[in-house]
Amino acid sequence: MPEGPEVEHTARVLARWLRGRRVAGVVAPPTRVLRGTRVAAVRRVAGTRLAGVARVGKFLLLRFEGGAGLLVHLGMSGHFVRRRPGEARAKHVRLALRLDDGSEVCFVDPRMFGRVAAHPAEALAALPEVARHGPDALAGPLDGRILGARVGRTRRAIKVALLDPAVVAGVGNIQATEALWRAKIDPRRPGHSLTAREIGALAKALRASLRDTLATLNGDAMEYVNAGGGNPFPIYDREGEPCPRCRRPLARIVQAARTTTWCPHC
DNA sequence: ACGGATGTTCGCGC
DNA sequence: CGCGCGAACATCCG
Repeated sequence: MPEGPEVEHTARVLARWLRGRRVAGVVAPPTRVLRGTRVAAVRRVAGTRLAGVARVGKFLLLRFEGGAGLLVHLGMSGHFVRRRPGEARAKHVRLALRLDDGSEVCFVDPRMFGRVAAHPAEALAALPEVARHGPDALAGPLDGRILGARVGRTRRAIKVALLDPAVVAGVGNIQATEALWRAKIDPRRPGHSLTAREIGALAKALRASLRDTLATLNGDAMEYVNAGGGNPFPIYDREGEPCPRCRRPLARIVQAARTTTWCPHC
């Protein structure tokens, strides 16, 4: 589910849920989501309050007063839900933070591609998988110059390069697909073949697409609140439908084992 | 029943 | 070294 906008939304929701509350207890069943992290290390946030939530790319950095910290990645199917007293617990809960008001903040992840790791709060940002990230397309001032330095010399297809978190952070398959369409760039073109003008347009399109998606996320659930419901994206997963710009049918190709929807005409 | 799915990392081979 | 590719992870959904 989640790319940069969804993770950003999750960070804001978590901050709201946890603000002013103390973590009374922690339940962390030993699952693959914990990978090398020991349950005892995760439990160190018990008894403390949230000091802050940050996002780097698709990672969430949770810092707690007292110096404990959690690194969370939502993977493909991870999301947070809140359980109030008396409500049934969701399925596939991989981490539950019981708060001092009796509610529970649960990390649910059926597929377990997600991750929860415990590290000292001040060490989170320096973890290799976090520090490795390129400029954040949602938070940072991404422009053509910055993006060009990242993709201007690669021989990889521009679509594939955009999916690399070390190139730009927070961009996944949907956002890369949408941004390339907005910028009218053929997703198969090698990065080095793009002109400065095109890279500038692509940077702008990335920011606009991420921002638009974030704007459709409202409330506690990670659901898109868009007119008409359904697929909120202009291009993604719309093979065969008319291009919103030129009305010719959208096509679908596979690059690096990921689906790209695009408009061959535009 | 089958195929595909919004993420990341790793190993292999060229 | 760069890069494309497939696998791995485990489950749900149409």
